[in-house]
Amino acid sequence: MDLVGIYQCLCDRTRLRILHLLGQGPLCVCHFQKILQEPQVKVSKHLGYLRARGMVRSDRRGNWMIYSLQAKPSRELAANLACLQDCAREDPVFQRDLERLRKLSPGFAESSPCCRAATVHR
Amino acid sequence: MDLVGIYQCLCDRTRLRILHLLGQGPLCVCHFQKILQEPQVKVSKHLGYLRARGMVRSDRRGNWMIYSLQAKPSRELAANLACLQDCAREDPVFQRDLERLRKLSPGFAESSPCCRAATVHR
DNA sequence: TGTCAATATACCCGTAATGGAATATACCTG
DNA sequence: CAGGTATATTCCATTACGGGTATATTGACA
Repeated sequence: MDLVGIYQCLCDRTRLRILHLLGQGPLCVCHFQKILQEPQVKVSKHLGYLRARGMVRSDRRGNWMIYSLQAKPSRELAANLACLQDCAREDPVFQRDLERLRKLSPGFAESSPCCRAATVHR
Repeated sequence: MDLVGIYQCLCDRTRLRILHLLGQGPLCVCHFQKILQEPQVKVSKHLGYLRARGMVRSDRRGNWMIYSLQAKPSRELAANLACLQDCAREDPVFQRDLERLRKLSPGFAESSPCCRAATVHR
């Protein structure tokens, strides 16, 4: 993906919030729904947009799809994602998202059972 | 302008090239036309887009409009413009633009008579 | 196999963006 | 004022985007 493509991914608020959150580690769709408080179809479509452009990858884990940032980002992509994280540090919306993320699944970052903590898993 | 607005400005190839060039200093529309090799209306409209969003400013100098980057960019804007300059260092299109810029008006960076060197100023 | 939960896709609509052709505006100069 | 140059704007067609509703797909599990 070239530089323009990167910026096209970044130029929507929902996608920005998604990418910012993914900076913390992999997340599944239900997490995004809860943190962003946006309808499922909206979250799913933006994730699809990012995946179609190679910005994120998705892995199925049972019923859930786990999204994560591209493993080997280009120099350009890495630089811009770092810039995003930096800019987000002062933005209340991004910070609130981080708060919600921490409340949802403490210590999710490495541990895999993504949706265990967030959903009623009968 | 918020972060999304910044990325919206950056998500078009022509605007990216314009902003990259403006990193070298103020330029007038005719310079952009010659360097980008794009029609006048296209250049002018993208410049208008950037100006409407406060990304660049314009100053009239006789017949010519001199465009320059915003004097006091926000932290976010400054960070992203720096990131752009960094990414452009490896991109042949951006580098070719710089080449053309240098050929057009050597030593323009500080000196003001923007279009003196580039146009036949009878 | 049937049902349920999680996610994705199809379809539709309103809006914005892009680009070109033609025209308008602003300024300079004689 | 007239004519020319530089730039902006208007109009138009095309396309992309964002969001919503409804529906389809996928996998788990009884």
